Amino acid sequence: MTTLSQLPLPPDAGGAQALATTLAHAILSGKWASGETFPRERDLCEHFSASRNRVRNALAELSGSGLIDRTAGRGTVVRDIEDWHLLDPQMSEWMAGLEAPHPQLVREVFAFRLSAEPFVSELAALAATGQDLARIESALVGMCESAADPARREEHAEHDVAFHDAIYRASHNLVWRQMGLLLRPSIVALIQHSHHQAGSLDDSLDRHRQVFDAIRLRDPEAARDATERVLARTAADLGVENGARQLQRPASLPL
Amino acid sequence: MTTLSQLPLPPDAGGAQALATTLAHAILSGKWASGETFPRERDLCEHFSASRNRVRNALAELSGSGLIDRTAGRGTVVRDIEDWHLLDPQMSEWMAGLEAPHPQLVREVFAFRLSAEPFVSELAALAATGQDLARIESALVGMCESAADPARREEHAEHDVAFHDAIYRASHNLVWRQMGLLLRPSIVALIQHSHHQAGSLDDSLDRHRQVFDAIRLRDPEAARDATERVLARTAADLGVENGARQLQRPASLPL
DNA sequence: CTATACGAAATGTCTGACATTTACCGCAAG
DNA sequence: CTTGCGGTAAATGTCAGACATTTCGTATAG
Repeated sequence: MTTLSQLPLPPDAGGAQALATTLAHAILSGKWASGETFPRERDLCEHFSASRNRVRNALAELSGSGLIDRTAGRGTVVRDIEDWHLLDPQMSEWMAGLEAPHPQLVREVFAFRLSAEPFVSELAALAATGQDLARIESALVGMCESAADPARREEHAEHDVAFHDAIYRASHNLVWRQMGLLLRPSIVALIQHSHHQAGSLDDSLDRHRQVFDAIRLRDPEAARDATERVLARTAADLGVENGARQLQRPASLPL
Repeated sequence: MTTLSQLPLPPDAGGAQALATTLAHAILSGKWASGETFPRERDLCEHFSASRNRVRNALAELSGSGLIDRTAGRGTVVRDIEDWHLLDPQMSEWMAGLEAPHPQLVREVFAFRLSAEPFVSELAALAATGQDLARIESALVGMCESAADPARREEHAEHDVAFHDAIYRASHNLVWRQMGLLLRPSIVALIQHSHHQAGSLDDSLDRHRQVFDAIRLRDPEAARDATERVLARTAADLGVENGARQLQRPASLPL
């Protein structure tokens, strides 16, 4: 699979970050297998008609996200997917911008959400402030308003992301909060792949509202159950295997 | 708190990465408040007698981890702790290398472990392979062997990290697996701050062994309970407020 | 008092050269 | 035939200087 530098993508006019995005998308699309040697700086410079500086800065970003490993003398090799820094916000951005989402990554991220998000909702129900509730409600309203019009799917997706992210924020823990950034690629993939029949959408909105109500009423168990139902609906829309096994037993109350 | 460039740290002889570490430690130590302007490239070059290239590469790393925000014309400003990329492996490394751990971060990371790790153990009990079990057991043996000698505290800490990391890996989910990297700073802080009386250590080892046994026997509930007991012990050694309280009110900021 | 234009200051980019590390190949001794 | 040594090529890392671009403050004309 030694894809040559000609195949990947035509040149790019933006700054170093744009170049990094182009290269990252190529790697995430699986154009190079793990362990394979990446093109040399010189070739990249020529192919993209960019200065070595821009190329090096772009490669430094990829290296920082664990996509590649560079060592003087040996060259640049693509790292295994297990070494990628999935939690790097930059990575989430790249994944969300991908038109054909990486199937394994979507599965892994969704499996994570399936196991963790009900618990995050529990935390949110315990710790949410008035501001948090306002943020969640605002996102919910946005989802409802943009639900009817099929032309506003992207806007709907943004509100969907905002809804779940607001719940992560409401946990009032910096680590959980950071993880809210994982949502975007997962939800974007959902929007692009599901046909969102009207009935399914109404059902989804109703389940989201139940999550909000449970958090507002400070009922952790109800929040957990409602979140499980939202994710079950999402799993169905995504066509993912039913996560019943994973949903079966999230840790409920502390000792 | 506009700490001048002279105060922070004496020069550094290593590569760009070493310089980044020095600067990151300075920021993590709170030498600059959030929103404050960071020294200019020129000054850093002079102070560390480094080329602008090295300084720029180092600053690029800090920027990639969300510690600083650079914009042409305005300069470099330190970002708020809420914007730091806590899940970036680089960040964990920097935190672990800090001699005086950031108190809030230690609290937040531990609060996260307290809420998430019992659940991870459940997943591990369901998904662990023979290789996973071997890894966990190997770490456990290492902990026991290095427990007696107080001179091998660092080695003991490494085995401790390996033990918990192996459990995250055994969940067989890439996202959870990445999060195992958060353990190192937390455990290093534990080793440095607790006096580890002999009785406490024996108790800790026993609790770790119970976690291993539960996972080996594929008993999720037992694994969860045992992990909660390990973390309760850790909380006691760390001097953190009783874990139950944290589970109900994860972090700071009441309304 | 407002709006525009200029200029200082900071980061971003380009170019060319040199340093350092690594892998590969040939060669000679055992 | 194998082993050990050295040399060369290739790739990344670093340095140095100049220029481009963005931003903000300030002075000035209206």
